[in-house]
Amino acid sequence: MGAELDRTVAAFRRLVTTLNRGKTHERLTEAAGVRLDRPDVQIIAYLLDAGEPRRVGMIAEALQVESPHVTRHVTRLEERGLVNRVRDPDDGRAWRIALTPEGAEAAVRCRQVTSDWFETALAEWSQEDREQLSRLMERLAGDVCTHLADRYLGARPKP
Amino acid sequence: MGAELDRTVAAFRRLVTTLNRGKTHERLTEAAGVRLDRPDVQIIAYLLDAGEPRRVGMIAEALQVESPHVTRHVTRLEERGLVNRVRDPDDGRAWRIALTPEGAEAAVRCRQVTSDWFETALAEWSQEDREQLSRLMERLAGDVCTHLADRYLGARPKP
DNA sequence: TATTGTTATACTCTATAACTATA
DNA sequence: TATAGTTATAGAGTATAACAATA
Repeated sequence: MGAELDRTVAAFRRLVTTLNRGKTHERLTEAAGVRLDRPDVQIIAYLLDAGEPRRVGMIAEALQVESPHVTRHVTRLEERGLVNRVRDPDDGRAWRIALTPEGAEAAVRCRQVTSDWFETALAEWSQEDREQLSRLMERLAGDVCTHLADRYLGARPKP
Repeated sequence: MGAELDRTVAAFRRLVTTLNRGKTHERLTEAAGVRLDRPDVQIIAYLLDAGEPRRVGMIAEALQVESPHVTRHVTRLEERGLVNRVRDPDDGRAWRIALTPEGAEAAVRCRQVTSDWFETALAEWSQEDREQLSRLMERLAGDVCTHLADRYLGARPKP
């Protein structure tokens, strides 16, 4: 499947390169009318998707970063009134991080901008192609992430 | 096209999150048997794709970073014998950065690892789905990058 | 004077280690 | 003693500004 695979990977790399640059994030936040750095946006977007408060450890795991990183950004987000920390009723060591109404609004606006970018890009596509893309992209994400996880576990088994 | 678009974006984000983490890069370089940081790999991979020496400015533009960033990594890659700097015959201010045989070999090995990851992930896919993915991903990369570029130029026209 | 690239510097993102408090 | 989170620190990644040399 050589050449075809190369083209897939190359196209994917192009997308990632563009979407990951600082300039792109600047434009995202400008369009969304928020002043947040990239980790901030990732955290509130995750909380919005989750639909309910989440613990620091869960956020870190979902974003695949270490917890001190989440702690720092949550602290700032709380100072700015975008999230609340509430003691976890089931475990006194833990906190639940909840979006405030302002935080949810900011998250919605950021997500909307990304959606708009994709929607504009896909505007000329046939309905069938859009459906195929959605199906294949989901399958790809699932399969790639699973295989990477397998190899990781295989290479360094937990004691 | 709401829900379907959301699923596409969410799947894409999942992929990017996983593939962008430091751990993933560690595994890439370990599997490839090289000791290079992420910008190093991006640069030699780009030179391999280009198939011929490229100027610092062109590398920076392609990777969408600023040139001092490229300069620093090229300097290190040259010290380690993976690239050469040769004066541009057409422009005495410029250099052409060329892969050495060792550099090309390292680039090939890195790219192979990524290809293997995708190939493993796609192993169970039908030939038709793989072809569709390749086609749609290329189109998506083209359209998203184009639209982002348009908006950028629209927002800040060159004087 | 404009452009190619470099040097110097600083900021953002993320990880590791050491610590506190609860379980 | 193990776990959830925090504080402190350090390293990777990247940008901006000031500069050199050539066009």
